[in-house]
This record gives sequence, structure tokens and C-alpha cells, in this order.
Amino acid sequence: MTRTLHTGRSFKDAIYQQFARIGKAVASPRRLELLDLLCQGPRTVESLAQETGQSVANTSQHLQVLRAARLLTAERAGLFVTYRLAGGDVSEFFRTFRRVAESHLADVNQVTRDFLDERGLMEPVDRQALVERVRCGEVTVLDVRPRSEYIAGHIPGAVSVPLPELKRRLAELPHRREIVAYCRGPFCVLAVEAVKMLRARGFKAVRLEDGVPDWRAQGFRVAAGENP
Amino acid sequence: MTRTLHTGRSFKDAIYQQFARIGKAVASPRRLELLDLLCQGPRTVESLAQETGQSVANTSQHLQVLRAARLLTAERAGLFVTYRLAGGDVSEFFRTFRRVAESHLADVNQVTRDFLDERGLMEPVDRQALVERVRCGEVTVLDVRPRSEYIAGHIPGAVSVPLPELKRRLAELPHRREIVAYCRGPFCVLAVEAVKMLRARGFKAVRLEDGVPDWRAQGFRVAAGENP
DNA sequence: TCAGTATTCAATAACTCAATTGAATACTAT
DNA sequence: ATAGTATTCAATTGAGTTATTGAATACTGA
Repeated sequence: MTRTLHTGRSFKDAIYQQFARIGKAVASPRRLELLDLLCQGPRTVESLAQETGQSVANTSQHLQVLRAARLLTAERAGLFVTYRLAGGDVSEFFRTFRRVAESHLADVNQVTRDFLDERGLMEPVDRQALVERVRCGEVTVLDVRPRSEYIAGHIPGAVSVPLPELKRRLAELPHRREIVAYCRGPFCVLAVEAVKMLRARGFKAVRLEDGVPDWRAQGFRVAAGENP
Repeated sequence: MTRTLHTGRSFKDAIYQQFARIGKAVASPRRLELLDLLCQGPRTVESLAQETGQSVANTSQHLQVLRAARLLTAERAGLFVTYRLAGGDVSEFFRTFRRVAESHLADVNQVTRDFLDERGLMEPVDRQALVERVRCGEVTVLDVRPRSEYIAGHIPGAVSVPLPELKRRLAELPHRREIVAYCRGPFCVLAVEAVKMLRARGFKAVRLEDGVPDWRAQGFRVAAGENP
């Protein structure tokens, strides 16, 4: 009766080996960063390399690993190759992954607190109320990510002011009305920097922790294109 | 202006490195199998080693990796150490992981088809209707997993008949009424084997692809303990 | 065709991981 | 205490992964 000892062993081995392709793909910090960035929208190899501070060759190789695991697709357009998520469920997967890391790894919260939790920036924002207040013009929503990410998808009504431009575009912002700044998500520094700068100059600013994928996952509408 | 070139680089590195702890934990087929088994309920090291066909030492080491990533907790009781999921969200994470693998890796479906999709076993079962029919006594639900997994959690009304016992307990089963067999989930062979055996003996049997975690995730009640 | 640019490939060296082995530890029951 | 069992540890080996480098390829526009 060796039967029960290896019931479908070769099948199990094959299945878990396939599953591990996904696991191996998300086992490297570099690749997780690339995946996170691609959750914001499609990008070329070079722009990803620049954003992450890696060499182009290294970035290209990591992207190929992610593509081999079918988490990304690549498309050549002229000189450039654009990578994008292979589907909406990949973005959901990344969010689940991030949530597990967040809730199980105390170190994540420690690191985050050390870097981000300054000056009471962590007040939670009521999303449903925010939608209403934007519609009434009671609040200005600021998207401080690079413009290409804004175009790929943004919170309806949000104004695009990439962080590097913020300082010289302060005149465009209302001094009385509340400003809600958001960026890529809970672990992105852009909105935190923006809020710090705005507050230092007397604006009434708070941070929304959501990124666009989080906003979408909560069932809210997402706008695409150049306009708010 | 080197500022923008490495905005919060050390923070990002720290965060993604933490995320990668989870990724590395699920990068090994062996560990994924252990995680899958633990989604069915707590188990000791030795029973996991036996189930997976691995040495106890190797199993113990993999379990410790999963524990270091905070996906599992361990508790000693006498001679035995019992490992269990560190939280309900780990089970949800595994389900998401599995779904991504399933929908993006064509090979997973190929392998599954080769092993499981025989004799039209793949008809889908209507879950909501199943709940009703169980209540009315129109159908018998068979849990063919090991008894300990049944006790840890099962579909309400289901009868526990572990696959190795099925052959000699056929007399307990109704010949007219439909039998729905389930096991650990869509990639488990137990229920498939059960249905094959039952059909060969003239029973009217179908397979429910869900495992208990899937059943629970769909919002259905799960029963615990010895009784249906 | 040629120069120029974005991306990929191939080879390498440093590093990390997986499975095995045998020994050590933790605990129970006698 | 002692024997016996479950688990963990430590050391080893071979395999796999990462980042780097320089060259090759793919494409555009003159």
C-alpha cells in the first residue's frame, strides 16, 4: 500500500512548482518595487530604471522575470518597450500582499513610523465624505505623482501637481480651502513631503493614504486622461 | 539637485526588503504546499512531513521560514509543536495567490487538465442551491479529507469519510440521492478520486471544487467539531 | 546606409537557498 | 534518573539568484 504515501505526488509537485513561479517573482525587493510602480500605470524600462535608481540592464532583467511569471506584459513601440500589469487581478494581488506584510511584519510599521509618522500626518480621511466635498468644491485634491501616472488614472476632480513642481506652483492653490494630497499609496513618500511643505507655508493640508489602486478597490470611480 | 534622484531611497529599500520577506517565504514549492495544508487547519511538524513526503528536519526548517515571515505561529504542547496560520488574512492571501497563479499561468491549467479533468468531473456546482438542498436532505455532502481537517472546519451537514476509508464505508452512502464530494480545494486530488470510485460503483456523485477556505470566503457558514 | 538610442543578452563573481546528515534539545512516561 | 519520541540545530554540498559589465540587437530618423 504505498499508494497513500504519494497520492498524486507528481501532480502536487507540478502544481506547487507552478505556484512558486509567482512566489519567486515577488521574492525580490527590486521586483516588488517595480510591480508597485507598475500598479500606477504602464512605463518604459528606462523610466523604471531611473525611478528605482537601478541600471537599465538590471531593471530589464527583473522585468523579464516578472513577465515570465505572467504578472506583466511587454509591448514594443518604436525604440521603447512598455511594461504593464498583465491584468487587474495583479494589482489586487499586490494589495493583498502589501496588506499581509503590513499586518504581520511589525518591522514594516516600525520603519514607516520612523520615516512618515511625523507631525501628526496620519489622521485618517473619510473617503465617502471626500467624494462629496470634492463635488461641492469644499476641498482641493492634489495628485503629487509624476504626470504620466496622473494620466494613467487619478481620483476624479484631482489636480496634477507633481511634487518637484509644487514649490513653484503654490500660487495655484487655495489658502483657505482644505487640501488633500495623495500619491502612490500608504508607503509612498510623495504626499507626505507635499503635506509637510504645504503646512510649513500655512496651507491647510492633509494626506490621503490611498493610491489610485486602493481608491479603485474601494469601489470609487477613477478618471483617466489629462483633465481632472 | 540630487534630491529627486533618491527621494526616500533608504526608506523604500527598507520597506520593499520587508515586503520581500513575505515573497521569499512563498518562493518555494515546498513551503507553498505546507501553507496550503495549514489553510485546512493546524498540524504538527511530523504530520506535515508525512503528508508532504519530506523529511521531518526539512519540514521543520521550512516551517520556521514561514514563521519568520509571520505567516505562521507555532505552539508547543508536550512533545508536539503545532503550527497554524498567523491569521485569517493569511488564508485569504493564499487564495489570492492561487487565483493569480491559476489565471496567469497557462501551465497550471494544463497540468490540472492532464491530471484531474477526466470523465467530465469539472461540472460546476451551484453553492447557494447546495446549501438549500443539504437542508432539505436532497443531497449528501461528503468530506473526504483526513478526519483532523474535518474537525478543524467543514461544510455544515457534511459527513466525514476520509478517502482511505471510503471503499469499506460505501454501505453508509445513499444509492439514489446525489453525493457531492469535496476536499481541500480546486487543486486537491482527494475528491476527484472519491468521485471516480463512487461513479464506478453506480453512485451519482459530483465534485465540489471548493475547499473550506473557499467556502468560507464566499460568505457561507463553516462548522467545527466532530459532528456534521 | 548610417548614427544614435532603448533594450536585451551573455558571462561572471558574490551571494543566498534547499536538502541532507547526524547530533543536540525538549519534553513525557515510567 | 532513564528511555523514548518530536522537534530543532549546525554543518555541508550543490543549485539557484543577484548585480555588474560589456557586447549585441532592435528600431528610428536623417
